[in-house]
Amino acid sequence: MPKHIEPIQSVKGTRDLLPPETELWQRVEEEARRVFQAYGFREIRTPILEATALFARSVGADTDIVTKEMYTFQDRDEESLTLRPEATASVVRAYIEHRLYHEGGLHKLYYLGPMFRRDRPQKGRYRQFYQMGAEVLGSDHPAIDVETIEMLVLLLERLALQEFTLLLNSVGCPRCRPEYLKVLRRALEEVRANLCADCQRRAVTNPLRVLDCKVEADQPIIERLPRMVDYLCMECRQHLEAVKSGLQDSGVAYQDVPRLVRGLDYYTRTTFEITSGALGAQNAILGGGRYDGLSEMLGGPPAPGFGFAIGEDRLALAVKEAWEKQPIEAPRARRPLAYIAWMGDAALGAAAKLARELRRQNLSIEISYQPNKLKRALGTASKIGARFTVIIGEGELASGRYQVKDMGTGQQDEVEADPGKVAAYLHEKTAKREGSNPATGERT
RNA sequence: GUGAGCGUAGCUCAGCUGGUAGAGCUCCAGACUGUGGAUCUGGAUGUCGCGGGUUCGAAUCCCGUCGCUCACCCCA
Repeated sequence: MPKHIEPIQSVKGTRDLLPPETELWQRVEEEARRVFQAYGFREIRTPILEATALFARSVGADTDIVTKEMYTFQDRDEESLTLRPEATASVVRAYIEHRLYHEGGLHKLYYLGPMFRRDRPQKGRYRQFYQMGAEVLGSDHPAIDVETIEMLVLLLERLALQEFTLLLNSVGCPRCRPEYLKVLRRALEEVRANLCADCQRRAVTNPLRVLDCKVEADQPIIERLPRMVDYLCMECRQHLEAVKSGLQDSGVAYQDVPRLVRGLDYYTRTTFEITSGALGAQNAILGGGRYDGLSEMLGGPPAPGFGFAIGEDRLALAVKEAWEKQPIEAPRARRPLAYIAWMGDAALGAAAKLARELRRQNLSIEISYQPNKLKRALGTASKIGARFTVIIGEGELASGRYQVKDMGTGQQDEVEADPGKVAAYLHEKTAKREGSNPATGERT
């Protein structure tokens, strides 16, 4: 016997998604793709590995993400590479690299995949986490902002998510923001002593963050601080108004949150976030905004953009909770349509053939791998959730008719021992039990 | 990076002030020789996270360490 061998675990902040969970994720992704496509987005796949400089230049050299959260390493040839902490930079990089702007018009791209940030893990936050996001490149029209947000609300509704809130703000542009920051710093100077310890620090390092503070005692002070909206330039103000009235027209409820701040430097004008009550401290399910200068920052032509990223881990968490509270069936483990039970070696050939033919019709079939007793086979069939059990034993081989048992009702019929006939029988029986569940797509 | 809580069977956990490890669920077998989910009966499984210390004796107390979780920070 070998000595005790220490098993290797998944690395901190990463995790395995196992079957019932992966089925939920598939449902979420399918719905997202459907909605994105309905709004004219097409998929882009960019590398997970990028040059480190890409993120330093886009996300911002002294943001938390870049200064302490990136997985960065030297490649063998000394080049510094980074596991992407977000994907907007990559999409814009690809947009520039492939000169997509030459095609003119709008580019609407969506993506989905893992991102990496070396944070301390907690509920809804992982070092490898997943985002589904989309970008609209090539227009600064407020209708883009409206339409994209509207799409997100539709997606959340499709997923039967309840209790989410859209938070909206404008962070201005390079023309008006510096002025506001000056005013904010000045105002903070005066009240700084009364703020919580964290905010006293933020007042210096990152004044916008003070606005986002959640400490109860600070709220009255924060309320009275100058607000970005009051310092927007004419263009930014008009843009914000247009977005708001557009949202109203499309029936999307939002909350003005003058203090909504986002952590990436490239945002301009519209910023938004959707939060869910179901999540704990990390309550932002998705966030995004406009980034009109990003293309230029990355060496491309002027190309205004708008985009968002959904935290898939968090969305899945919220969706799961929401479904538990509603009369919606969570997607079950995929259930086989039929279990084929055979008794006696002579029946194996017929059973294997039946399984093969049914599977060729994309029916989900399980078959026993040893000649069990019937009792045991039925036990297995009900355990794995098979809807039917096909019984093939000596009697069935002799008569040329299989027994097919409906595991729900217990009803049992004889069906001619021909794969086509069995398939037809199964189709007919399942067709009768219609009723499709909108949230799970599963027949009930 | 900081703080707190928690690591006991495959899962959920009990085991109080130290006396040599238990329940429920699951799993397996039988009652019931070709008809499942119920019930009953029986059975299996543990480096008590790891290392050290105190003690006649440690799952229990102390120290260290690793891991997980939640929160801060920040964000999805």
